[in-house]
Amino acid sequence: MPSTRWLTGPQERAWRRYRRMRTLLDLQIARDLNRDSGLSETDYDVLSTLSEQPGSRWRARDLAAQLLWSTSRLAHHVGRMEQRGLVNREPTADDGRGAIISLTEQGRAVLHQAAPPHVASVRRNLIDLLTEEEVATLDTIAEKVIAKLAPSGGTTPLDPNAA
Amino acid sequence: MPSTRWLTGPQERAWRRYRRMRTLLDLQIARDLNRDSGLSETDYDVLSTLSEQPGSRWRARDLAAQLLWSTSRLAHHVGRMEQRGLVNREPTADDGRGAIISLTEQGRAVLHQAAPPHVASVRRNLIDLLTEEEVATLDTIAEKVIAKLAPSGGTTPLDPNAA
DNA sequence: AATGAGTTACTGACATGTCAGCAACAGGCT
DNA sequence: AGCCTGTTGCTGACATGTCAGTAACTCATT
Repeated sequence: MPSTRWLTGPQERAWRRYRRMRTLLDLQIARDLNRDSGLSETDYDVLSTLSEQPGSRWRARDLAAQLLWSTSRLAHHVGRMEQRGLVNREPTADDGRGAIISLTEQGRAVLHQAAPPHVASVRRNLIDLLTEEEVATLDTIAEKVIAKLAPSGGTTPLDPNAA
Repeated sequence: MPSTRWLTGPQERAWRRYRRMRTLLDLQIARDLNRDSGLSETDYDVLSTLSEQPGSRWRARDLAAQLLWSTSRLAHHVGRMEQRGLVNREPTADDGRGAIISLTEQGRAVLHQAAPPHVASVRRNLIDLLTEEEVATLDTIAEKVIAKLAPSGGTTPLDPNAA
């Protein structure tokens, strides 16, 4: 066993700062979103992902995969959002196991009302603080990490029940 | 009301990738840590923060502030860690309200055993994927965001019960 | 058609976070 | 001493995530 390669000073500083940024940024954006629209970040993710598909209709399985959620998490969360009238659930026509999640009219309206202040919050708390180069580097960094970790890369099942 | 300044293509891509990186990176590092040491990231944060203070003794209030946690969250989590024998709780001598959190021998041992594989995981999943410049830019980005959002900056109480 | 392995979604039990409320205390003031 | 305001930490109720288990279904093969 080789001796541990500890982080160098700059590496340790970057790692700590990254973690602190994550905590503060998530919190602030979630608070802004909730204050402006009464939505959680997860609610917003569901609504905006749904709206990106023609007809705003997704097979539950695909929606879970897109969100990097387990199907269990999706079932719980969609159940709550259905109670609030934001989304709709119905069985699939062709596959008896399936479920189709779709936006309700109200869900669409809430999303349209939520988007502008949410984008403003993302700008205010992150994007507009950075130079163009910094945004590009952030993208590069994230791309590298995702390339290593993305489920398409193989051995990282997000769903405990998945094959 | 001015029309919404939507994100540009590169900005939107960076924001989405950042969010996906966050999800995947957190998950992977948390899984590695749990597999290697039976700790959660929050457990590790508590233990490592405690160990950074001479005597590994912290006033609860200060520990919560350092971790950016509410005092309520700290009370719950420390209660659980106390049950597991990782930390110790005792009243303060001078201030009858206070509580002192300290590392137990076992807590110190668990931390020392957990640190090397955790650092390796951080390297494997983030640091070693990046160039030196990218690490430096990540640090700069995080620094800017923190400067804007840090509680020291004023109006962001993390504890709902704080003044 | 019948079997059996894999897929899909839901559910219940549990872990962990949030907030509101509370009890005990500190410290300045009268 | 007595009072008042603010601080500190704990608790209970609740929201949201995890995992294991299950029911219903699909599809290839027999």
